[in-house]
Amino acid sequence: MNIEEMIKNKNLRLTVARTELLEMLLKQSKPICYEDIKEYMTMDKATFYRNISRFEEEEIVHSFEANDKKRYFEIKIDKHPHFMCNYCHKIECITDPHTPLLEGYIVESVMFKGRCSACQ
Amino acid sequence: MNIEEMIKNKNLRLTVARTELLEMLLKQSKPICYEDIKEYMTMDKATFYRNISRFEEEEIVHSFEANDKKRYFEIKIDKHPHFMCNYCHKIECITDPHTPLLEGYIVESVMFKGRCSACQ
DNA sequence: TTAACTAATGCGACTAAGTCGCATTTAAGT
DNA sequence: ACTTAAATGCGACTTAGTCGCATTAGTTAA
Ligand SMILES: [Mn+2]
Ligand SMILES: [Mn+2]
Ligand SMILES: [Zn+2]
Ligand SMILES: [Zn+2]
Repeated sequence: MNIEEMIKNKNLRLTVARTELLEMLLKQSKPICYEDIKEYMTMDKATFYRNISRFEEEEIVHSFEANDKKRYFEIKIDKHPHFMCNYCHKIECITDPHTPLLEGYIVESVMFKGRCSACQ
Repeated sequence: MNIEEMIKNKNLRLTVARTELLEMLLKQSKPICYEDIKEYMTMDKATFYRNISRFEEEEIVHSFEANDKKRYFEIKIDKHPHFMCNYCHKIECITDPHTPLLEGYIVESVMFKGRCSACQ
């Protein structure tokens, strides 16, 4: 599926800002925050946050708060857990296919925090 | 262990603010944020945050960011995962004894997010 | 094509969680 | 009691994220 389809399938208008934002997100190999990309983006901060929130509502994007109090975003293609190091604050995607389950709940995301292998 | 011991064992000075803060935290059955308790506390906001950070360093307290962008704190007595509902934003402690593991990492906390039983 | 409608954008102002510097107070050792 | 360093209160500050509003641009139908 291309970017135009991703946007139009959700009945959203195809704008320069949305195209640019999805292109950016598709390039990443791990979650990013606004600060990480603001220099490379032409759109305004408010436009970024409005669009990324809209994408989350439409379930194109997933986000979470990190230890640095910033919100990190990534394209929601394959659902997978994340690991955040409490010492170096690195964020990693856990690609192991087994997402832990929890009885009585519908789990949409899992975040592990702790000490990464580099920080042992 | 009483509150005085908890504080003195970490070589911290026993102050009114710290005693009040630990008493408050021990009463809770789930994590709380500053807003939840500010009306019941006499200490200043800065004192609250300085002490709670200090308690975290000393591993008396554990915290995490919730969906509402506030930091939630709880006494770190028994380590257990948490569940946060993406719809009603309720936070629950998972008392099931099995904390999921992750190979190659030292996991210090686990947060599940999703849809709680009340929000089905 | 063009016109009309409405959603999306940029901008500046604003909000609020959390932090910081500093003068004052207080805990703890002697 | 006296001394010293740590803790506190207060006000100012920082900054991620939000909001209102005037302007612009995407979409649809004539
Ligand atoms: Mn990921
Ligand atoms: Mn808990
Ligand atoms: Zn690390
Ligand atoms: Zn719920």
